[in-house]
Amino acid sequence: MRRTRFDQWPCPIARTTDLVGDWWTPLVMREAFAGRRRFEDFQRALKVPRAVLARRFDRLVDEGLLKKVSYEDRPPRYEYRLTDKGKAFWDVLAAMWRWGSDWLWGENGPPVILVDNETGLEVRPLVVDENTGIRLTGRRLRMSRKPSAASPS
Amino acid sequence: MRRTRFDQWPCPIARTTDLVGDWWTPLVMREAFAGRRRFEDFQRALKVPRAVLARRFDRLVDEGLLKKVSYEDRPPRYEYRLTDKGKAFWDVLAAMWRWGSDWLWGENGPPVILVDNETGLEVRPLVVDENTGIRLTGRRLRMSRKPSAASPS
DNA sequence: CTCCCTGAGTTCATCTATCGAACTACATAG
DNA sequence: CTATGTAGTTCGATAGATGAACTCAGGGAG
Repeated sequence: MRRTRFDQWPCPIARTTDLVGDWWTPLVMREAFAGRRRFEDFQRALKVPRAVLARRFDRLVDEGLLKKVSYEDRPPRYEYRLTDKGKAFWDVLAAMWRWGSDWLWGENGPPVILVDNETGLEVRPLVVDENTGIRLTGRRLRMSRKPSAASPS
Repeated sequence: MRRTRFDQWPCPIARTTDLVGDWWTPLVMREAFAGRRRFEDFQRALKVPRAVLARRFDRLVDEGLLKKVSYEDRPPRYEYRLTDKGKAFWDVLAAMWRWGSDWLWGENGPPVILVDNETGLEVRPLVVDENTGIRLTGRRLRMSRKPSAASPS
């Protein structure tokens, strides 16, 4: 009676759910973006159970969001760094940030904001359509089978 | 020894994680956007254990993403509809969709695309900064305490 | 009236995942 | 020899997920 896996379902949301549905995983990624690299850094920052953290690292390395990099030979020690795939995952965290900011606080919103290190300005993530630049509206969209380019009529 | 809760942490990502970290929850929301409303519709579409589905509905109603609407008096029956807060959650699913499409398939990408019902065109969700319209880059951003407007110097 | 069906759950036994705390392994510092 | 730092693993207890069966209400067929 294993927890149902979604990682082979034919839907990108389902497969991503399989990852972010692991408790702590988005927070581990958040800390990676905050510049943390070592086991103890993550553990102290989040106070996540060490056994869980070890399992999350294993999976995230396995899935290719993090890579294990040796930083010392004796004793052998490794740190965890974002891969391109991991860096791209920022968009998911940003969308979560925005929705959480907008809907999970009363009154004045959350006590924290996102700031661009270069400009010093606040950043507000927004999800748009790449082609039109227009904000998305969920109920106007539907999931559709991709027109197979491989079948000439 | 309850699973650690994140819903009171002072970070929007943490609070959102507390929701999407419940197994099945993003899929339940996906089905809601696909137009499903009734218990049995969700259950048949996802093959989610009924006990889990009931608990997810309870929580999503509780958190205000869905509302329970009576559609029949005898016997009393209810359906579940998206609230504004629930509709806004689409952005998170869209970001998950995009990342999953880009990174969780080999070769030709997933067998499904997102289509706009009005225009019939494919939609590709993208996360940008609301002010500049520019794509985000995670490691350039940092989380910062909000400058409190309430303390005049 | 009795049997069967639908819809929306609840109950149950089993198994898995997470929890906190303690423990291990390896190396260096004093 | 003991203490400290880093990266884990092990362990017993408990919360959460699973599939199947069961409940409860009303409707329709015979």
